Amino acid sequence: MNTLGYAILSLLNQNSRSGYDLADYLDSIWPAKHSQIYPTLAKLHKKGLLAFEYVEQIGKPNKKVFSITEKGRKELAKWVSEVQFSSVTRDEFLIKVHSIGLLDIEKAKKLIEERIAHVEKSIDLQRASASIEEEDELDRNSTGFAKHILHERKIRLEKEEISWCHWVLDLLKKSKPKRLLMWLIGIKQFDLGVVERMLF
Amino acid sequence: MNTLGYAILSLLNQNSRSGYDLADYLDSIWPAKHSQIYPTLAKLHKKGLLAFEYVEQIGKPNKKVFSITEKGRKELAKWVSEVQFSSVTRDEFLIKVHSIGLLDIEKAKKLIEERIAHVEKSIDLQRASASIEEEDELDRNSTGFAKHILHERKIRLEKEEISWCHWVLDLLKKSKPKRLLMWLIGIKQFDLGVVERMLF
DNA sequence: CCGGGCATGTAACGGGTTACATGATTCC
DNA sequence: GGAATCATGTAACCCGTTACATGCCCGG
Repeated sequence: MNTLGYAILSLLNQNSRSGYDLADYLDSIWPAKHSQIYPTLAKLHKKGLLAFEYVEQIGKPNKKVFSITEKGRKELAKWVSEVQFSSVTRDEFLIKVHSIGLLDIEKAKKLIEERIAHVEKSIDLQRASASIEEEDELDRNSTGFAKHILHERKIRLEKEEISWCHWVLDLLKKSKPKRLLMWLIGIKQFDLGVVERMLF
Repeated sequence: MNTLGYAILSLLNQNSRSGYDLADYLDSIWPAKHSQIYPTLAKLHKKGLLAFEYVEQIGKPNKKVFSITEKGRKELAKWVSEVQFSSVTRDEFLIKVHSIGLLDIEKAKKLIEERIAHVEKSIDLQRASASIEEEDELDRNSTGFAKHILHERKIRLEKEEISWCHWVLDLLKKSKPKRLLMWLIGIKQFDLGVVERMLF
């Protein structure tokens, strides 16, 4: 069984859902597209780990709503209690930061500033979906608990990333006067206009 | 050109290295195995983005040391200044946290504590490799600058993750007395030994 | 009337992992 | 003597993305 299978079981353990719905919820724990979700659901169903029923809708296409079976819950519980977890992050931004020296200061700043905008957008999106959950009312076994702590994790990491971005922007600003100094030493005679442009 | 190609160019832009060495350095920006690195190097070489020379070693197998070409540097610079970056994280831990309700308190704690151990190990490993880099001496264009800020980013995020883990452990401890209370209400008569075990 | 959302799927392709192959040296 | 590190590569396979296919409803 592959990891996506467990991610799906994990979501269906909280709530019965259609394959179409799963895609949205999966984003927070194990992103996947429909084209991967549907075949995986079929495979899990064949193994008896989940059941489904057709639900008719008005004004919308009918859907197949999947629920986890007792067998599925056991399989999931077994996997969750196993130790060990693999984790991979692949972020093009890191490569660009690694080569930030190739950019002039304006472009370097832009790179970081766009990252800030990007992460802030993600925080806003999450706030919208998280809504009202009352934190201290949540028991560990309630369905809301896990969502709540995962949400908190994401927000914390994203805020830390933003704070790091500002730290980098500060370093970039500091490096400016230093360059100016080097340049002054090099030429000895200078033009005030050029100096101003390098400082601001 | 795929992203791994740019990651490799980015590393070779700082330092000429063999394919074998690249694997270690790639981990921090775009993890890849040898089996993927060697064919990619060949492809980049065919495009004229990098050159190589054979270096004989004593007591070790000979190696092919790759360096970036002027064409490669231009190609990389172009890509780095393009906006937009895709980023994916797939972490089995998140799925397990999502299903934390299936675990009893001991196992739930163990899950989080093992995460702490895992992240702390990673921090230690990094400290070892980062060594002495004097932070305020680094100019933006120096090769050390990018490494330095990427290192700082990783450390910050990992520390934040650990602090989140402790926050979760606290919540788990708090939820214990609540469960005890529910249980007491349920049975009305109780055994002090059981109460103690649930509290500590 | 056309684009987007809802809904379910299949097919082709590319990226990434695991396994295989080889071979020298060093350390336990 | 066997495992671990250095070193380069190929082949098979699995996972994930993009594109294709279909169809109905709704809002601009």
